[in-house]
Amino acid sequence: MNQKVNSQEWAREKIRSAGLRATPARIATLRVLHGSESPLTHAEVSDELQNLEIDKATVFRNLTDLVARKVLRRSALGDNVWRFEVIKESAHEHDSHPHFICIDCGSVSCMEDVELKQKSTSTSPLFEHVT
Amino acid sequence: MNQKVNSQEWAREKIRSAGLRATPARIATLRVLHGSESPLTHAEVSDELQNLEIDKATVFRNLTDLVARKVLRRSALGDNVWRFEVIKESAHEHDSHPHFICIDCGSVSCMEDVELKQKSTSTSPLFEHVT
DNA sequence: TTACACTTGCAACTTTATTGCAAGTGTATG
DNA sequence: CATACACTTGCAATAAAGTTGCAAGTGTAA
Repeated sequence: MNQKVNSQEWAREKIRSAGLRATPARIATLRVLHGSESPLTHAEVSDELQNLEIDKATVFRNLTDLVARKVLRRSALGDNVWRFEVIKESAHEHDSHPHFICIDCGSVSCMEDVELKQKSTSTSPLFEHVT
Repeated sequence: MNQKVNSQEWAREKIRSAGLRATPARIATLRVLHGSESPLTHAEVSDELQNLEIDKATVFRNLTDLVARKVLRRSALGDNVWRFEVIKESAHEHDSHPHFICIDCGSVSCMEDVELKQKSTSTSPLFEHVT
């Protein structure tokens, strides 16, 4: 119960300090993602929220809004479905990390301790295309 | 013209040796991708083929079939649209390489000379999830 | 307590991708 | 080179992910 209140308050504060109104739909959405170990799709978030009867368009818009305000990160993991996760405000300067998705069951894992190494010495304009 | 015949024959041979029938739709599809410097979406391939009046479902199925037979590779580049490219049978053992997509214009580039370095020494089951 | 900009629910719509089925066509075989 | 038949195709319907317009509802600054 205390845990629940903390989560609720944490979410409210997070949303408000991002410059958004702390509506029940937003708080619930953020709490779901905060309680998840891995990124969730819009559909998965909606499922968790089904008992609250929040419209899918609302969930989509809130996820998008929270991404725009840097509360969430939206990732494409190779199966052409967006996944969302809370951006950690950890000691690491950049929280960005690779994700792995099981080609059998679809489960997603985060891999924090990996680096992408650039071996090429090219100065080609390709680099301007990095997202 | 000679070039055209070569491309035609190359495509036919490629398809046949993959165990598929060399139909006009497949030959045309493979030639489009063979002539492209970067991976193309299904829509882009279809556009190139519009004067041949090949149904989009046929293009989808042929792209999928050619991927299954390892003639093409299907990649997800972060904008949730599949892209297809011919798998090169080059000296490099694995032809897999990163792609960059311009967040402004959507153009895609291939970056062949890059490696993904694994820094972690973890033996966690996460590795079983690598696609 | 209130006004009003911000949110939501609903429904319609777009895009990407998939599937069933009858008609059509490569190609191995004779 | 004629033919049968499994493989392909075209068409249309369908699914899933994501977007948008608008009227009604609500959080919050004052």
